[in-house]
Amino acid sequence: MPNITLPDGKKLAFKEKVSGLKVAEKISKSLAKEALVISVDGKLKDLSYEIEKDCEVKILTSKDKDGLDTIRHDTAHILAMAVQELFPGTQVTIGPTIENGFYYDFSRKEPFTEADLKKIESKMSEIVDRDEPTYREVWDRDEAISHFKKIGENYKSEIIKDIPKNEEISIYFHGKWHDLCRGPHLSSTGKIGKNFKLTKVAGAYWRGDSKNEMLQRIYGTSWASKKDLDNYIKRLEEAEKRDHRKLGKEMDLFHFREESPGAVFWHQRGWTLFQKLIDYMRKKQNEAGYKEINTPEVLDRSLWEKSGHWEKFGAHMYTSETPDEKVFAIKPMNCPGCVQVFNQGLKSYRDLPYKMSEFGKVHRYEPSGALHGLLRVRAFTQDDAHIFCTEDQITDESLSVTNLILNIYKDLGFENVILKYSDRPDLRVGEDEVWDKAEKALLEAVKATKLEYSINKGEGAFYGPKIEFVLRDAIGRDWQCGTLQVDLNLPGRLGASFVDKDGSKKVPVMLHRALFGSLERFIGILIENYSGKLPFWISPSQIMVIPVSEDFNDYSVEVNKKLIASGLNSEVDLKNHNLNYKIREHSLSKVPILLICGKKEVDSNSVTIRQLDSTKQENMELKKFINHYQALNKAPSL
RNA sequence: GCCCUUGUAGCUCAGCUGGUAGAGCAAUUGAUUUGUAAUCAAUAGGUCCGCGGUUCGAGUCCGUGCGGGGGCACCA
Repeated sequence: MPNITLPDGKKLAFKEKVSGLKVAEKISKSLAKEALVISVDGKLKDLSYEIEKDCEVKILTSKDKDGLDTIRHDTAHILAMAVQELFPGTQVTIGPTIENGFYYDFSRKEPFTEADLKKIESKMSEIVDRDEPTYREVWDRDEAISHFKKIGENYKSEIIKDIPKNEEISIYFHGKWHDLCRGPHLSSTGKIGKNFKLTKVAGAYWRGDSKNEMLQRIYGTSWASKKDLDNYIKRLEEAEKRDHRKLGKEMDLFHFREESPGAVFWHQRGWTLFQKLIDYMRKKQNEAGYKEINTPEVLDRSLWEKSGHWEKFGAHMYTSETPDEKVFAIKPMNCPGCVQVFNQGLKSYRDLPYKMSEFGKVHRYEPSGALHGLLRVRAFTQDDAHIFCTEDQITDESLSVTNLILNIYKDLGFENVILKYSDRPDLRVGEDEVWDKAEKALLEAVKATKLEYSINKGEGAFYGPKIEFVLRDAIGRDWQCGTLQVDLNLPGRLGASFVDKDGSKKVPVMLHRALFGSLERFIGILIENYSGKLPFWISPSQIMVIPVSEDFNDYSVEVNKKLIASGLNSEVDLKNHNLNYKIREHSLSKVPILLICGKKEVDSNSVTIRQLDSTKQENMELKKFINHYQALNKAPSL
């Protein structure tokens, strides 16, 4: 005689056990129609689940995240069903839901093609039309294993072996087709609707381990309505339009080529952007008390052996043998070089915290499959810094780093930042006592920011805990950029020390920190965030001066000269094209300000301003224009 | 690194079942001198990613290497 409590606190009493669907019907007809699954005391169950005891029940529809997830999970099943109907002999493995969709991993000798996806999609629609009932059975473990083995589903039987002994082995049937699954599922194949689409095929390792065989993964997306599906597809298209590789070409910023995969060939405009970012950060860092240094790119093998990089990261390092048979490595990190600068001369406790910044170019031999435009490269410039301090200074220094980072992100248009804090991993160096202190100090700093943060247990570096800074861009994507790591290891390994108050030598703690991480990567993120339409102050091509006709070339050249002399990035377009043509061309390459110069302007010593994405025309005296835009030619916080 | 896919003019792309390449834009030249998102015409432009093979004949088929793309693994 179950008494059921609904989310609004209302109670329903039933004389005997009752299915989820019946409960929904009792509440309202329309709810029963929309109901997908139910939650019983927080656990998801099928609508057909029989409630026997007192409990809290929530009826879930496609408006609930769990409801939508169930639609996606069902779509994954129907994908598997369709694949097995079309391609007998294909083995199924796992098919979970993911953000915005689902995937299913298959084992089959022949590859799935894009054309196959279309075929599979139609088969899936057919299965939806068949509206086959879904039901659940609980099987005996050993029977289930031998059953799946017998029908050639070896992966499934392996999965069953790994299910904890106290859990039920539930099998879901959609018509005749069945699959091992935890559930829950919708009551029939017709319920999922047809708002799905298969998006791509890809390889994926069995159990995510590169030592295992590779399966074929089919990705798909599935939604509660056609409108939601269309919106999702539109969002994908929007992201594609923002692709920094495409925009980088259109805006003439950089290119890549075969001779050096994963290394950027910066064009004039791209390099201007790069330098502007560095100039800006240099100002901010100097203000914050950093001393900028620079260390060699190529360093003897012995240093990397001492620092531990040779052993731990050797596989990712570029090395080079000189004619006299010495082995050098191109630096994959700046820290050892920086410690050597610290080691010059005696340091006193009075010198601490000692903060050194370096725009260091590092090279890392990344696996070829990892490369991705500016976002993952083999040669990049870190906005790196190392802070040598005492254990007691960790919190204050971390806090000041965090403030600097947030301040800089804000200037560049990223106000939405979350933190990820990672503490000690199993494999680590250093005394637990010191770890206790370092973790506490760092976490204190995290809390002091009052920002949203997550704790990643055991994900810290082997040499110390860390914070990572994740920023959210204009279309809601998260990017991990800055990092702050406490290092309890390297200063000792490389013999760094300072003289303390009592005259004894002590090993300092070192903080590694990067604001953007990699300037290359950050520029990629910046381009995507703004769709290439960068804020005026950071734009590498701020102004294009355009004469209305040849007669006004001289005036336009004069204007351009004055703008450049005022520190603005200006160019003049004297090509033999008409005004419309030039406006189109420079608008497409995202120049923020077009200055039109014709008779009117010459006569009044003025310019007519046309801003990117606006058809408004504003005439302004040249002097006034220069003053106005000179004032805008710096970061908001400067 | 692994799986799939892809590589033709500066760019974007066409080229059916094998018969030594084509468009638009860009470039160059000429005409036009333009007032807010593509003026007109002519010309030039290619080891069809590299290497090997099959074939009378390969951009096209096969093998292999390199690069790009989508994932997986990796990301100190």
